[in-house]
Amino acid sequence: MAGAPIVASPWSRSLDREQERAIKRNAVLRAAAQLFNENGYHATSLAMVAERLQVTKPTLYYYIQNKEEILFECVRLGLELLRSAIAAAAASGGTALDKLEAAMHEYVLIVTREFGMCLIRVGEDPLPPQSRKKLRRLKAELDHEFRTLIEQGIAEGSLAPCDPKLAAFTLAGALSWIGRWFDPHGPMSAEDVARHSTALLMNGLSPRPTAAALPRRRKSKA
Amino acid sequence: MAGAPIVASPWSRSLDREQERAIKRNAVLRAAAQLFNENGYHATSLAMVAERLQVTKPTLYYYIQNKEEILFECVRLGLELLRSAIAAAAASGGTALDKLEAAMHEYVLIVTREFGMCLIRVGEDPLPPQSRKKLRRLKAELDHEFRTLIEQGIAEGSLAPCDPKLAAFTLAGALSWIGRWFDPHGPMSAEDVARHSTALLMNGLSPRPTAAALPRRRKSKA
DNA sequence: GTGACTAGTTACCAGCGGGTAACTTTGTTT
DNA sequence: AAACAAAGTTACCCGCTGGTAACTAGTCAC
Repeated sequence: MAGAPIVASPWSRSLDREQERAIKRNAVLRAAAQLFNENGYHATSLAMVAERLQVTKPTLYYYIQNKEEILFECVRLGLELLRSAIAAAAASGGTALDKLEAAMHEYVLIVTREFGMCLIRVGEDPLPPQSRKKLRRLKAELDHEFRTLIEQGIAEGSLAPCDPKLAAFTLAGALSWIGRWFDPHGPMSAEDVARHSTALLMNGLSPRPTAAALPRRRKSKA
Repeated sequence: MAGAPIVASPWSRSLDREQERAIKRNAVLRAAAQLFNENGYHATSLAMVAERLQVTKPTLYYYIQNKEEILFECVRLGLELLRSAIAAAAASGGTALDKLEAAMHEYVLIVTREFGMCLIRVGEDPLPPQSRKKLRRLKAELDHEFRTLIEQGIAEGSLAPCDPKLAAFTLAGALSWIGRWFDPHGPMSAEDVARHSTALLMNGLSPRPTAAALPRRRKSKA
């Protein structure tokens, strides 16, 4: 919460102390996220989280305020990961189509990891309205970046014209759903899934008449 | 549970009695599904379900065994609706692509209604392993029908070649996710969403070089 | 060493939600 | 009208879980 102390205060806490505390707090969040993903939010008790960390329940309260804060942080982290990944993709080179493809790829990698998965599988639903609002704001930002990318692509001609809003929803939906069934211990790697899914969404189901023959990535306008 | 009585037994119950009972039971399931969709399974108490129906909690137990049975039935009904819709689409005429498009359209209409939505938003996760197994079987059947449709399309040439398994997952995922954000009271109708989404998934994001000029639905092989 | 703070423990409480027992009311059949 | 079953109600119990109070062992600065 409080920023780094500007002057050495008489209560200056050693840096590694705070660091270690942050690490442990993160471990609490990760363990909780995993259990939420396995059992759902309400079916996961704090005792279970504590057990997985080999500590007792009240210990958790040393690092977090209450159960809701845990979920809030997990979802927030998931959203933050997605947002920065998309922003990074948007800042990279190439056509909007290339950027979008990169963003989608990263999207899959994130929703197959604990925090991203928690965002997908649990979401902000169990939280009180106030917290939900904050998270919805983040979601809206994310959606906006995604949509902007699509709009650019259409304007640029590297993407087929479509309703950007619905396209963003559908696309994000297809990728998000992966977080529902993906099993890290399963046969397919997240990379594999990412490659196949993005390719399918890019090309669609119906066959492309001359897809193999045409050179891709040629700007038709611009 | 017991089938209709074959001969009139001394305890023969009037037909409309049983019918009315079935209707009320269904009302319980519908009300519960709606609340599950709004609040989640664990956050929904049976008292809330009872309140929405203007009865008291123990009354519910007259129609159902326990809370788990409610969810089980909701999910089962959702799956059943999907399965029959896909089967119907598969039995209709046209190319496999046409059938698939019809199936996808119906899919959206179902996951935007209460039981389908419950299947998507809640799922079988909160249920005990035994119940989950039964539902997973249903899910597997559904996936199989979907996948078969895709395989046929590829063989037929009306669909672009791709990994049928992953394609079925990605496709179903994109459509399922609609059930997560769709609001029946929102601006878009389920029909609208269905049309746009299926179109996008069919055609993909990247522009089709001569999409407008080429006649669609021409078998390239077969 | 000694005081002060950190990190963690044991023991406990309160409220809620699923589920049940036993009673009352409604309505149908003979 | 009598008898009986169906449909629903009130009142209750119990286990679980989030959360807290109060205590203890380690650790750091001086």
